[in-house]
Amino acid sequence: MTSSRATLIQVAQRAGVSLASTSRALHGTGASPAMVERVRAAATELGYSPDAIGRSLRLKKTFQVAFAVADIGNPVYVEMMTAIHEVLAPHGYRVVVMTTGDTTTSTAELVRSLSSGFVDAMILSPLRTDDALVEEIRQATVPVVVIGRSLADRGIDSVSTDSAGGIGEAVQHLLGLGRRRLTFLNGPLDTTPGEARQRGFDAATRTKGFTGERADAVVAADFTVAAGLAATRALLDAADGDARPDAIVAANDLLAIGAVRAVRERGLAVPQDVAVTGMDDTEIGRVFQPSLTSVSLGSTERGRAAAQLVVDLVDGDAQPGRHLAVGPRLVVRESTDPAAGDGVSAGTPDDGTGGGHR
Amino acid sequence: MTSSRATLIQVAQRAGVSLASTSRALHGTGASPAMVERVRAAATELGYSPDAIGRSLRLKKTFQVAFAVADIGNPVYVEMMTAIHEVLAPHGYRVVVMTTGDTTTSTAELVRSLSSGFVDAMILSPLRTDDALVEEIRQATVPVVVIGRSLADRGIDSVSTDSAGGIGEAVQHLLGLGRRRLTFLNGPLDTTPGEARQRGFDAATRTKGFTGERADAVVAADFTVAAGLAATRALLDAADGDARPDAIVAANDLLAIGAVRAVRERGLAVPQDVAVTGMDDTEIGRVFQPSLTSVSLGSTERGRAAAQLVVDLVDGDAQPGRHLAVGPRLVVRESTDPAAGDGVSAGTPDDGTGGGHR
DNA sequence: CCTCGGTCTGGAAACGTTTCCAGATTTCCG
DNA sequence: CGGAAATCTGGAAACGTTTCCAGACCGAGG
Repeated sequence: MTSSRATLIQVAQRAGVSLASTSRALHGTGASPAMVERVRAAATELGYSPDAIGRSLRLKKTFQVAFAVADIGNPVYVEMMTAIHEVLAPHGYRVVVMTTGDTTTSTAELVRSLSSGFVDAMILSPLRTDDALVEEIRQATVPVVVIGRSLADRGIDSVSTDSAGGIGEAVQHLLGLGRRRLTFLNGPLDTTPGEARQRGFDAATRTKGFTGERADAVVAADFTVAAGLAATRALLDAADGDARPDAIVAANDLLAIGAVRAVRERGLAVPQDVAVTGMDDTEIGRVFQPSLTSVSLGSTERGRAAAQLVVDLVDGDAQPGRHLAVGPRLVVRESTDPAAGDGVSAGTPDDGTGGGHR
Repeated sequence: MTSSRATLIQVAQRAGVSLASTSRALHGTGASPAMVERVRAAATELGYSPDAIGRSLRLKKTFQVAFAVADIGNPVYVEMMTAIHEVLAPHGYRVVVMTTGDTTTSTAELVRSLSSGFVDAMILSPLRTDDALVEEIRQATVPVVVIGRSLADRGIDSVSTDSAGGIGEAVQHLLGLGRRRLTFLNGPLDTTPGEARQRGFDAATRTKGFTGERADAVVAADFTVAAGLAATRALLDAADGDARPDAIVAANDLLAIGAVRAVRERGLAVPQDVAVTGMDDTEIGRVFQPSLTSVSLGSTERGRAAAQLVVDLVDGDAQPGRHLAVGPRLVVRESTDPAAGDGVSAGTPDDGTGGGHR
C-alpha cells in the first residue's frame, strides 16, 4: 500500500538534479545520456510512476473517452463498446461508460457535464435527437461523435447505418426465394428504429419492383420475444389459407424469434411454410434453432469507425463534421434457407459465458 | 466550443471576491448568503462548471472506478458491469472499463498501472490468479476488489460464488426428477471454471447420497455451442440403449445448447429422453427452445456486491479483507421440465437489440 | 583570444481547485 | 460599553506535472 507513491520531486531529489531535468530525462527529450541514466536509476529505486492527474492538469488531456448509451447491457451497444475499446486502447485512451437516460433532456444534460473536462471526447449513441440536444452537442467543450443519424450538416462527426435499406435487403432476399405474401413485424412506431424500419419496409414494398402479392405490417408492443410471439399469434389467428403470409420480416432478432415460435405453434414449418428474417445479427439469433437470417447493421464497424473519428479529432488535426455510413449486410441462415449454415460450425470467438475462462 | 471554459478564478474576478470565498460559496460551506448569491450569479453568468482534473488533483480523488476483465463482450461480465455501474453512478463514480489480457502476468501489469492514480479503486475479475498477482494486488496503491475466489486470508476484498455447489444443485434436481444416468459435459479442465465445476460434479456424484446408476464426464474442446455439439455427438455415438444418459449436466449454457442439438439430431426428445441443464442463466438460454434449466451464478448480485465493497472502501472507513459469497440458484425451465415456463412470458427488461430504442 | 552557436541544466510559472491560517468584522453577553 | 466569541473574508500554499526562459558550459571557428 505504501509503494509507488513517489513523486517526481522525490525522484529529482534522489537523483540530485532539478525537477525540470528529471521530467526531461524520463520523457526522453533533450537530456544528456548521463542525466537519463541517473534519473532512471533514481526512478526505479523509488518505484516511481507518474501521476495521471498531475499530468492531465498540465497537459489538459485526460486520455479518456466516454461512451454513452441508454442501456449498456444491450448486446448491440456491447458490441460497439468492445470495438471502441479495441481501437482506443492501443492509442493510450481509456474508455468510460456512461448512461444517457431515456430522454433527450437527460442526454443533453450528460453532454453538458462534459464541460467539467473528465474526458477528451465522447462517443454518443442517443435514443433520439432533437434540436436542443444537437445544439448542446455543438456547444460541447470536447468533441462528440454521434452514432445514429448523420449530423454532418450541423458540423458534428457522426456514424450511421441504413436500417431502412437493410429491411429492403431482407425483402429482396425473400422475394428472390419466391415468397409473395410478406408481413412486416415491427416494434413501436414512436421509436427511432421502429420509424426507420417501417419506412424501409414501405419503400421496398410500394415500389414498382415489388413482385409480391401483398405486404402488410403489424406492430408488436415492444422489441421483445414475448411481444413478437403475441403479435404473430394474433396475425395468424386473423388470417389463414392464402391470406397467411409466407414470409415475416421482423424488425429485430428477438421479434423474429417470437415469430418463429408462433408459427411453429400452429404446426407450420420455418422456413418451408413461413420464412422469417431478423435484424441486428445477434449471437442469440445465430445460436437459435433455426438459426436466424438477419440483417447485420455492423455494430462493430460503427463502433470502430466512431473510435477512429475520435482518434483523428483528438490526436490529429481533423475538422469535425465528417460522416461515415456503414452499409447493412444480410446474413442468410436457416430461417429462410434450410441449406444455409446453422452458425454453429463457424467459430464464435465469444463463448458467451464466464465458463470460458482459460 | 467556447462555452464553459470559465475557471474559478474568473468567477472570483467577476464577482469581485477572493478565490477562497468563491470556492466556499459554490461548495456551500461557511459563506454568507450575500456572498453565495453574488458568486452564484457570476458563475451562471459565465457558465462556469468546475474542472474535474483540478478538483481531483487537490482532493486526491478521481471519482472513477475501474472494472477489469479479460473479455468485456462476455455476457456474464456485461451483467456485472451493468450492476456495478448502477451501484456506483448514484455515488458519483464513473466506471472505466479495462481488459486484463489472458495471462496473470498481463493482469498483474494492469494492477501495477493503478499506481498512476487514474482511479480510486478497481474491481477485478481475473481469469486465474497466482501468487505474483495476489502480491501485486496487495501492493496496489488503491483498493482492489476481486470477483472470483476468496482472498480474505490475504487481506483483499473479494466476492465469490460456488459454481461447484451449483453443479451439485443441478445434479440433485435431475435425481429428483428420477434421472439415473448422468453425464457431465464440461469445458477444458485447465480452466478455473472447468476445474471447479468438475470438482462439483464429482462431489455430487461420488457421495453416499447419490441415488443414480452412473455418472460419467466428457470434456468438450471449448465452452461453445459447437464444442458441445461435437462432444455430445461422440458421446451418443459411443453409447446407446441403457448406456445412454438420461440427463446431461452442462458446464455452461452454450455447451447445453450444443447438447440439446445433438440429442435432437438422434431423434431423441429433450427433456423426455434426455434432460439437459446449463449454467450461467444467460439470456440466450432463456430464449432458446426448449428454454434451458440453468444454474444462475448471480453475476448481477456479484457485481453489485463488489461495487458496494468499493463504495465502503473508498467513501467509508471499511477495512479490506472482507468476503462475500453469492449462492448459486437453480432456475428450472423446459429443458428439464416440460411444464416449466418458457421464459418468454416473464418480462425480460432487456430487449437485446438496438431496436429497442424508445 | 574572442565570439558565436549549440547543448544542457535549473528556476519558476502554469494548469484549476480546495483549505489552512490569520485577520477583519460583526454579534452577543456580561 | 468592553471584551470575548462567533462569523466571515482574503492571502497563500498545496496537489504533481510539463515547459518556457535564461543562464552556464563547452567546443569550434575566425
